[in-house]
Amino acid sequence: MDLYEKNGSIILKQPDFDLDETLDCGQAFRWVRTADNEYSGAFLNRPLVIRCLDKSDGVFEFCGTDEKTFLDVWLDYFDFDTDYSELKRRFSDDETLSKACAFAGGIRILKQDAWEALSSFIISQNNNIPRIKGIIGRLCKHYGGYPDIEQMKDETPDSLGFLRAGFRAKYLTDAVEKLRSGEVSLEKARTLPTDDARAELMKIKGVGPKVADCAMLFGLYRIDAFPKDVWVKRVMAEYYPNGLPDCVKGVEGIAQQYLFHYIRNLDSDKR
DNA sequence: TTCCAGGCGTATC
DNA sequence: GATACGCATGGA
Repeated sequence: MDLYEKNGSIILKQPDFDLDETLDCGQAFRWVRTADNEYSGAFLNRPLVIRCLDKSDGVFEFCGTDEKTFLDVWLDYFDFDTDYSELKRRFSDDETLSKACAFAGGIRILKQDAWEALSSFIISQNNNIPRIKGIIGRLCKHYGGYPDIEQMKDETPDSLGFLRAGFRAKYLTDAVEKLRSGEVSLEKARTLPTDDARAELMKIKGVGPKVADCAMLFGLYRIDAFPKDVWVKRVMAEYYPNGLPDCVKGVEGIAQQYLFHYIRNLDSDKR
């Protein structure tokens, strides 16, 4: 790992990483672009400002972080243990994926908190990304950070009205109830076979196959999960009518994120 | 005004 | 199991 500590920050060299492509590609909704080449965000309410110092060489500054915190927290969160160059070489066997990787080779999968990912993607359904960010922003502002299920235990669909989440509010309270009671377990879903894990999450109202797959991919790092949203369905219909190529076997979720970002920006500008 | 957004629950066949 | 429709909200 090519990193060192400087003035109370960590400097890391990592060519397979781009801030816009990773932090603003629709997998996480709490990172805010605070300047050119700078984002502010948090993981488990531990704040971080991250800055790109040299875009062509891929040099990044993790502000206000010591080496221990970086190795304990951020290394894992940004999936720096995984060799994305190797993954992209694998994907280059496939023409469409090859183009997608060339288009945005700095995408990485963020290992988010399981509850944050699950609840974020409950909110995401039949919704657009700017509005998803708005709802989650109001949630975090209200609680002074992303709330855990205990903090939300007394919420009702009505009390969550301030979110302006519409029909999704009742899904959030159902998730809080079932996770608190143990009727649904994120820890179980972490280790269950993929199909069983999906079924476990789908016991929650408002969690269907797509939201479950997103929660597994982004919250449980189940990278074999392949969420099929409207955009990915378009990719499948247009480029993969006979299914995914063999080169993505076992890492379908990572391929999914390259494809999602590619097709979304191919059609039109970001929304 | 109408349509759509990182879908899903429900009714109906 | 497949298909049709409604759903809260807000931007285009």
